[in-house]
Amino acid sequence: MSFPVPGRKPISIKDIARQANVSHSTVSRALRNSPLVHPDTAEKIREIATSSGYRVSAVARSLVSRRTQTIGVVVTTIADPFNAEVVSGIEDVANAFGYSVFLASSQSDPVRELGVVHSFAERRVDGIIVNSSRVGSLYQELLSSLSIPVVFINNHNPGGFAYSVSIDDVAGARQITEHLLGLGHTRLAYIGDRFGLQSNLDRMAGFQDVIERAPQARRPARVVYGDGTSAGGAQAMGELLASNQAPTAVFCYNDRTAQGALSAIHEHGLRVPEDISVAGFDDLPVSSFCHPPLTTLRQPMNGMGRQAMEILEQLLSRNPKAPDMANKFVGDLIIRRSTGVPSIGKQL
Amino acid sequence: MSFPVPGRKPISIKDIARQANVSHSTVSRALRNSPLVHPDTAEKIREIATSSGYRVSAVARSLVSRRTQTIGVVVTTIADPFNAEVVSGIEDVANAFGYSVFLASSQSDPVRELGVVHSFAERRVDGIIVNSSRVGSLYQELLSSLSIPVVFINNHNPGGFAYSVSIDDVAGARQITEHLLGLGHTRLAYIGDRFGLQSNLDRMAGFQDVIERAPQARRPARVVYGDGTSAGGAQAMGELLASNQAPTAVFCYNDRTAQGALSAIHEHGLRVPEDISVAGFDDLPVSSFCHPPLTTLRQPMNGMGRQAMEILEQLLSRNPKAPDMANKFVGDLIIRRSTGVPSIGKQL
DNA sequence: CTGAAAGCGCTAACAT
DNA sequence: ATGTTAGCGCTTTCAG
Repeated sequence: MSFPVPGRKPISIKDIARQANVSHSTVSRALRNSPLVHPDTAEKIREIATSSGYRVSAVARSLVSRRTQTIGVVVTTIADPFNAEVVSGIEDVANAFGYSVFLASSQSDPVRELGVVHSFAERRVDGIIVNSSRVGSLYQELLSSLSIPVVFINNHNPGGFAYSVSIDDVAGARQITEHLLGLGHTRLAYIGDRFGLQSNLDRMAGFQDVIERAPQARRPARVVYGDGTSAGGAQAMGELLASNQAPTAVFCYNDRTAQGALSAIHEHGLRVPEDISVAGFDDLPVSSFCHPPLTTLRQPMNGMGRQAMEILEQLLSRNPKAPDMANKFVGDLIIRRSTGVPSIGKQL
Repeated sequence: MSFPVPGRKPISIKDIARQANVSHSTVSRALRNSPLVHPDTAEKIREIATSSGYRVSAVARSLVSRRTQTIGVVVTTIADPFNAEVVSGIEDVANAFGYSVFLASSQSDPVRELGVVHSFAERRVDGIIVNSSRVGSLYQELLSSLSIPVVFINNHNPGGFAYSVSIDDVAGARQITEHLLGLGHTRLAYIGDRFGLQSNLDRMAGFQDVIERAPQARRPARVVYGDGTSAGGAQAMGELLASNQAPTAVFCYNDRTAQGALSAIHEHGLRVPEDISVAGFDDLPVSSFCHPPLTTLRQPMNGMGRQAMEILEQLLSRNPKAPDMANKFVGDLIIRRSTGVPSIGKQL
């Protein structure tokens, strides 16, 4: 069978040099289009290189240049569509700038997260982007000791060391909550994420803050917790539904949670938004195809990934333009049909 | 500001050797726990290494070992939840085996796909996994010329060169179609993917085949095309709905398409499954939270990713156990509530 | 047990 | 315009 042998030694510039009767440095020059080599020899060399299927060794090159043209991206899990969108944005501009990206999941396990960062350090990545880390501050220290530029996405960094791009969670939650209040709801609830993420804290804070100032709102507003997935959202919604004073409007930590809530409400035989309004956060691609289409706060996920990579690229360029440390996006309120005025019957 | 300087030179075994008053080769040995070094010196060396934050340079090591402990993964886009799940499985076992993964998206652009493969080759990845390529056979040639082991996922390879893991699309489509027929439907339709993927061809073939043998089924069955996304599915479903002889059951190329179809049906004021039954293919995590929960054919996405990486690892090990070339999974029919018996009114 | 020396494939002076 | 030499940080003989 003609399967390629893994260990087969790739051809090197020396091999080409021999064939072309020149020194290996001339080959090196020719292959990088240096003007210092005679057009004819250059052509000859390139020809041999092409026909022999030569490919520079990025590893050898990196050893001398001290640059790998490589970045590391840490996510909790790529199976979360939010992270996937962000990574997609990162990858896009990384590719445009000639960087390759290492992807590693932490599975929200601090040990594993430290592990992948160490592995990135050994691989001498030029930069690191950490997305939605659930790991705390001890880790922050490690990162800053690495002397590798790091950009955080949606991750509060108490240290104030690194660069970050994030969404304004508080403002976003306010917008959603005001929208709900504006519709006439008075019994609101929040379904959070139980892992104590800063983003959850902030969204809840925005929610509570608006509730505090609304005389008509029932206080304290109910708060229950999911785990950021649809299953968690469904289960949390179940708790809300089981109480005798169920809310008429629910704001969910994210769209996945909201989808679970939607599902639980339907299973319970109630309608959205007639019986209960539901709002999410993120605006995942799938959210406009929910039933009913989900009202949510759109985060520019792709754009945030892109910006993070652009910052990194700046940091890595010969003369960095000193990007802003904290880059905060404000999301857009997307009103669809999962939120509506509370029905009279329910309200009384 | 104390931001780490990108260019700062990492410390090397030579630095440690100097501090420990030994040669750099002794340091190299000690750090890899060679028994050839005296416990005391070894301890001393490790101490210095730890306290100084030393990290081996994987690039220098790779240069001599001719192994990068790195694999490259090509996907069309990571924003497709199917790919994300697969990559998640790959990453998981890669991590367990000590490999890092490069992720690159082709955006279904052949030129870009060739580009990322070349970049993988230059980076001297030990192996490559190609997921759901939309690129044809010319590319097949490139890959086999690379002398790097390649494993394909859900990608027919006419050449028969490389290893592959895939789902049995034909059998899966048959199961879905038989389920629909068994419910009593006679007017079925298929919403395909217009990009001519082999998987689309196979699913359609399985569908058609079952229809052919069913005397009660209306023939030919309607076939319209989406693009594999929910938006495409919604649009294609719209076409079906516009005709005066709309089907009572629709089988969709994948779950994303099915979600779009669901949405279009609801927009049209019809109910699922009372008016129209809808079935998908994949069983994405979100599919059980659709309204109604989606009947579909479950692919072990994560498992397929895992298996692909396991095969690669075998191929890369010192004494490969010669894995099977073609590894075909058969999916599970997951019956939820988006399919049901056709209503009498509609049937007449 | 430890050190000296060679070499992995490339780039970058430094000569010529 | 080209060749020679050195060196990137590590592993690996080969001597002691």
